[in-house]
Amino acid sequence: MSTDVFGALANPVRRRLLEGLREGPRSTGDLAGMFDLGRPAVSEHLAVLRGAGLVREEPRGRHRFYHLEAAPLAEVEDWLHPFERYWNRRLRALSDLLDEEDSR
Amino acid sequence: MSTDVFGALANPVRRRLLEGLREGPRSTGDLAGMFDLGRPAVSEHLAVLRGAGLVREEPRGRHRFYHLEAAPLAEVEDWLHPFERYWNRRLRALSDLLDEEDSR
DNA sequence: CCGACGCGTCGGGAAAGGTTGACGCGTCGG
DNA sequence: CCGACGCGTCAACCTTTCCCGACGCGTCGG
Repeated sequence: MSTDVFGALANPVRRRLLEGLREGPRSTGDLAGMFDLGRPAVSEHLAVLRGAGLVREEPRGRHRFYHLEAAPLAEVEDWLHPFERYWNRRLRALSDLLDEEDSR
Repeated sequence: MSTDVFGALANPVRRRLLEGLREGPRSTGDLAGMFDLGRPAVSEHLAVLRGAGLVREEPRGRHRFYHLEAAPLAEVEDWLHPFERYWNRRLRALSDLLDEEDSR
């Protein structure tokens, strides 16, 4: 298991897979229909997402449904947060406020 | 220019480089001192960051200073935002903070 | 019970990424 | 003017990633 969330998000196919799963659970073949990709390729991308904890699988009959598991994305959010003040004036005020809160 | 921000962030060395640049501009050799890496490796990581627009270079004498350019990180933030409602943690913290502010 | 279906996984080949040593270029100090 | 310094870049190598065809396994329908 790699648990490398940033690495999992580096691939555009995997990002689109997560976007598709936002609307609800889907089967592998259903997801594969979204791309010009073979089913094995999609299956392996899903394995990477599973390794990063971004997806949970639910076998049902001969299908296998994948569910979005967004919690690990918090790691990305946490990493991103200290940078927010450098590109968004509006968020900068909030960022400063949070700093003020933390140091109280 | 690759402009692939997600790909640029996939490497832990590049993430640490950005973290280091948050504190101010630094020279290549200075940044290389932060890692067990040769200077060429760091130089090429910086080239990737430059390709993604995450870094701006300022030649000064025989040094070359790199500045953080956080604007492209907004793309990551924008992609991440629709997922926030699925893990809620930070959203809840912000909500709590706003409530506290209102009642002051 | 048997063939079709939906899967994951494995082996291999192509492509991309990471690191290194060697080189060349501009810059500074003596 | 010359040697040392700080850089970027290149060729080469190794590793990783990405994709496919082929296979095997469990499941469903007739």
